[in-house]
Amino acid sequence: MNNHSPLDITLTDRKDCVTITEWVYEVLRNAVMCGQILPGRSLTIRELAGALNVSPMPIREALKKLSTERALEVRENRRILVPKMTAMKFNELCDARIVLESHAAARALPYINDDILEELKTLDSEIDNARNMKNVEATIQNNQAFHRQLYSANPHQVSLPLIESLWLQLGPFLRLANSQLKEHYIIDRHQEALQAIKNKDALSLQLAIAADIREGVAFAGTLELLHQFIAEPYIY
Amino acid sequence: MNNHSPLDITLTDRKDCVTITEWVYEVLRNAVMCGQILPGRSLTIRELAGALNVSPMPIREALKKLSTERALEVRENRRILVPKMTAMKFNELCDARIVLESHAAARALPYINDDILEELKTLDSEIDNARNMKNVEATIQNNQAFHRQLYSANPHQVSLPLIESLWLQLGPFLRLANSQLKEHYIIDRHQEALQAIKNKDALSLQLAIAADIREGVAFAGTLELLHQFIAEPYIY
DNA sequence: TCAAACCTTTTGTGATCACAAAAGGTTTGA
DNA sequence: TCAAACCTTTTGTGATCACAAAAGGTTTGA
Repeated sequence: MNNHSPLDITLTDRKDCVTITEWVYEVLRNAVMCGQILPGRSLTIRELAGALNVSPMPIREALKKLSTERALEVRENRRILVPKMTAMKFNELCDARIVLESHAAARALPYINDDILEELKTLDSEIDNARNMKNVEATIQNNQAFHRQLYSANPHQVSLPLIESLWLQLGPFLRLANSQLKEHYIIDRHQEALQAIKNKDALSLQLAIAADIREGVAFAGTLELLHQFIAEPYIY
Repeated sequence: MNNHSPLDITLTDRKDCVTITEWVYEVLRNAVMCGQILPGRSLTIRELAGALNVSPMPIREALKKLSTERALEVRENRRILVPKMTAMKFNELCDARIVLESHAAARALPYINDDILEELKTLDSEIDNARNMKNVEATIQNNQAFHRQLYSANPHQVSLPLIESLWLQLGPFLRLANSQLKEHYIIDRHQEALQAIKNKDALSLQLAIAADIREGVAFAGTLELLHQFIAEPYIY
């Protein structure tokens, strides 16, 4: 049974400035995102408290937060688990990302100055480096940083938390699918996006971001991968 | 000082089937949405525990949930308060609503059968009734129910939680602004939306929903109201 | 008069415990 | 053999307490 497989969660070390709850949140969020907790695996407060060597209290708060952000699912009987993916839900999440993120990009455009543009270029070359080193995790992290940097140029940003929730829901599945790929052909549309920013061309920027997302998740949309990972086949 | 004004929160009675935390969440959510807690007012766990006559524990969990949903804001010093509105943020929230909700409507369209259409018509006439009775609260509630019913026709719905977060952020301000109006001229675009649904016309549906939202919040966008309620002037 | 120093009160965080309900075994009985 | 009845263990919820840090007064001293 799935639920008795041992938990293997990466523990980072906690800085004194963050509360235990915040540290637990980061650790669990990372574990979900990196597929360390398989969908369908149910999580209990006491088991996690033991695994992270903290009292049940911070675990409780972190689990509640992740549930509110839809990274975890709370069942009717109050069990908490990593939600399973379905092909239709995958589709909905990708389309919601495209709509929200291209909107957020267009809304950020008027606020992008030369400093921010430089930072975006730096992040883009770091993505290329990570990709050349075949470092999948760093590629994903830097790619998220690029998008986050772009949207948060807008000082009145309200969409980013919603976008992060979508990333959190797609994350585990994308990484599981990614880990099955022998080759990573993925190229991005960041050059087009940067050009559109230079030209202050909102429509081109939206199209570049939409294409970037669509092509970035397309690899996971192949029938074989969907069948391999979706719904039931997660059982150990 | 704002923070010493007495709390006046409507207490509903709690059904045995819901946990205390869930009840507290509903009560506080409603209080925020109805403007019973003014923006800038800071909330403490012990004060609310006293006011709702429960232990601090359920208050803590409910406050955390509302903060994660952006209904409340957590400051650097860990104080929790109802966030203040700014003209720019108001604008961003409305535009995010338009983008997300017209998308959600179009995505729900293929799943709307005759039963759901009938329910939408019923809700629309209930909105008209409430409006004729000059019952502002019932009008808002039924209007939200209409939108929620429409979007959740899609069984793979992922946008609704994001949309509800936006409602939660706009809610207090819209109601405060509404309470200042002598006359409510507001008409909605629900008839157009219903017609578009009958015709299975996704684009018309999107346009109707977009117009419905834009016109529904326009009353609050007048300069006088913005100046009256935005940023600082909430002090008692 | 007024800021610095000090002290008291209030605060959120985290630990611990009790308890009812759910989950999960085991025994029973035909 | 197998489902019903029973019992044990595990679970999330909610209450309570301790404590360090923050907030908010008050006193001091020039």
